[in-house]
Amino acid sequence: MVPPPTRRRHHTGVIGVGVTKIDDVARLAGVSTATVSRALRGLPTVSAATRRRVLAAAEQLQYAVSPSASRLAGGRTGSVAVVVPRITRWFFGVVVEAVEDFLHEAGYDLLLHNLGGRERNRQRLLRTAALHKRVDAIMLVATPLRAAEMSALAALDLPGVTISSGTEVPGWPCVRIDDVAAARTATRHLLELGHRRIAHISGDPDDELAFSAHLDRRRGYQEALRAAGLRPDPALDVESSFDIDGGTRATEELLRRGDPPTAIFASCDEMAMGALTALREAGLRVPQDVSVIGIDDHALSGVLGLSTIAQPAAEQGRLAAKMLLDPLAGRSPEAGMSTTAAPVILPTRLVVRESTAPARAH
Amino acid sequence: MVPPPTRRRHHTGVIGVGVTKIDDVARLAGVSTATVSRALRGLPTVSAATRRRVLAAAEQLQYAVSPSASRLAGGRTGSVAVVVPRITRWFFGVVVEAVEDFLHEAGYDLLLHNLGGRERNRQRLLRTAALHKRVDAIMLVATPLRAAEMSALAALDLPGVTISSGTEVPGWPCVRIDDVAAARTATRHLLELGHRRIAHISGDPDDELAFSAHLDRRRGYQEALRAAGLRPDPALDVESSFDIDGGTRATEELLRRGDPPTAIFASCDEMAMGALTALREAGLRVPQDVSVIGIDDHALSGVLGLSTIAQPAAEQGRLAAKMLLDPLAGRSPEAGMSTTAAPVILPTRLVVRESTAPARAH
DNA sequence: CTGAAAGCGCTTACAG
DNA sequence: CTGAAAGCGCTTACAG
Repeated sequence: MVPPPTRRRHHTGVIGVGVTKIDDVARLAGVSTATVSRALRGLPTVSAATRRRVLAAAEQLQYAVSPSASRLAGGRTGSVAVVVPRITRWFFGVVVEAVEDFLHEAGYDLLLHNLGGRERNRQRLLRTAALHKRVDAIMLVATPLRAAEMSALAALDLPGVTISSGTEVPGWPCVRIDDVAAARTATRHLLELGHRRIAHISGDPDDELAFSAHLDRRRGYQEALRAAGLRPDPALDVESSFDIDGGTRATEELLRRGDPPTAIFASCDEMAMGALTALREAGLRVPQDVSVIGIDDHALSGVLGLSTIAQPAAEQGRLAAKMLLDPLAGRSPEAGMSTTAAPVILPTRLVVRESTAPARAH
Repeated sequence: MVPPPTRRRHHTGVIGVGVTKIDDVARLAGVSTATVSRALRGLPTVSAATRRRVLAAAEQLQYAVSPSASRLAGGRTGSVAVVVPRITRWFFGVVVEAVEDFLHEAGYDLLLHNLGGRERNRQRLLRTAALHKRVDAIMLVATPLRAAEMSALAALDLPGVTISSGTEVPGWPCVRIDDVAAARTATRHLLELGHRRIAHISGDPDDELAFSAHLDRRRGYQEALRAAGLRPDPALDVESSFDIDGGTRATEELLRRGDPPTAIFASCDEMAMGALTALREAGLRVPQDVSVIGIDDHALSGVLGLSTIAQPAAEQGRLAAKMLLDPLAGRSPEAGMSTTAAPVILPTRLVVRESTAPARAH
């Protein structure tokens, strides 16, 4: 009863790890392939004794399931797409690191998509084929969607989660901080130090890749000013790219306008760092001449003595990954959390370092 | 001649994008599925007219190939695993960004693996199943392998490439800088400024995740000292973790030993930044009291005025990705480049900023 | 240049 | 708790 030799066409005689198939395990364990499949995936409908035999056989043969076959037959990919604007920026690096750990620990692969500020990459990603049947779920980090992109995503009909996103996706949970409050706290800190001419530098919301945090942070800034009886001055509010260079350019522009501010609230730490550079170049001392505060608590903010509003980046990643996977694993999300639940807001915290100081009396 | 209704078990009546299969396209175009497959993949054995019809049909039906089915039948995954020690560190973020762009542009997916300094992650990754039949190729960034890991990888029998790796993998090309030369240049810069007590702070080579760059950079440092007639002083050579905190701790240790150096060569910019922090805390001015230089040209080195040896991170990523994919695409690698070719060495460049200055006369 | 058919290696109703 | 068999949706020799 020797089965006829299988017709092996693609793999021409290469012997080694990976040639073991589920049939080999089934034969050795003396069960059907169906049972091997069930035992290996830990399904409950397998007797303890059988499971033991199957595991031993699989171990002995060094069997590893073929992902493609499993995906095709089972309909699950075991992968998650993670979309970030720029992996090189502090926040996204930290988020991705936390997410990667969580996903792999849960047995999922992470497909990384970095938009890199390029329209081309956006197009590529949201062309149906890039995500279609490749992943079980999607995580969108700080990536607002245009209408067309939103419907392309909706057509995929996949679960997902957003982090600090500009666009809430219907049916997807969201993890973020309260950007308005963070900006308010930062601005209030400067006000309490006696500053009145407080500038704001932020990312450009016209930038297609901008996320609404820009707008929220501006709102918090303006609210704090108004609460202190001050009127936001457009001359003190400059937009640029949401990174170090953008901070430098925005600050240069600010100084070019004459009558410089005594304090700058930067929309993120990287912009604040650019501001530090521009101020130094201009011969202004921080904090003696100008105070500077950002948002993030970037790994280098301590080195630079930068005051900031710390936000929990890794925690946001971890929590979002958990909220994404729990339903996939059949675990129901937290009780009372419907699919239309409000965003989960994580706390921020003022960190005062050397870059902010009392305004000098004139 | 209506075909009998297909038995649809898994997809229960969901209508939308993605239900189109290759048979649908074949029917609409009036050809076989084999021809659709060939036409869509751009194989040359399809007439122009047929190809046109197939493409039109696929377009009309919004057809996207099922990756799992294609992988199972074709044996190729269209994915590449990229392994980095820590995505949050500057060098790896920049490398991954460049690689991601190149891979996606070539139609490959990127599976990210971040070791994160955890032994657990290493185990997980090199357990057969994590990579087995999941990717067509592997990129190892600054990830030296132990013997067991090396043979596990070899058993996978996949093409790969290493970047600045500690371990050369037989048959895999390698892209890197000349670490010895970079360190020599940095040290010589300090020597030329008149420094004689030059310390070195570096990553810990006993750390399992260390890469041999540590050793090479130390060698360059020592070579430069000897060439200047100086004897390397173990008291001036401190190992710590290869990041900001490590730089801080190593520098604190250095200062604790008494008779502090007049200059510090840090094995990477992040350690140099940690050194800046520790020096400031200790009340020492940079560069008046102590000069500091690193290696990398980190995005924030300019902000900090840190002198450094710039290395082309994105370029290393791009080139490695190209060297990995060209053979997969059937393109032969550069003429004369055998699989045992020597590493491709990319150039580095001394960047003098404000953190290095002439040693004061005593 | 094109098609019929086998095969890729699993998972899942279905039946027992 | 377990097995026989269909099916997942493609690609690839093979034959023409």
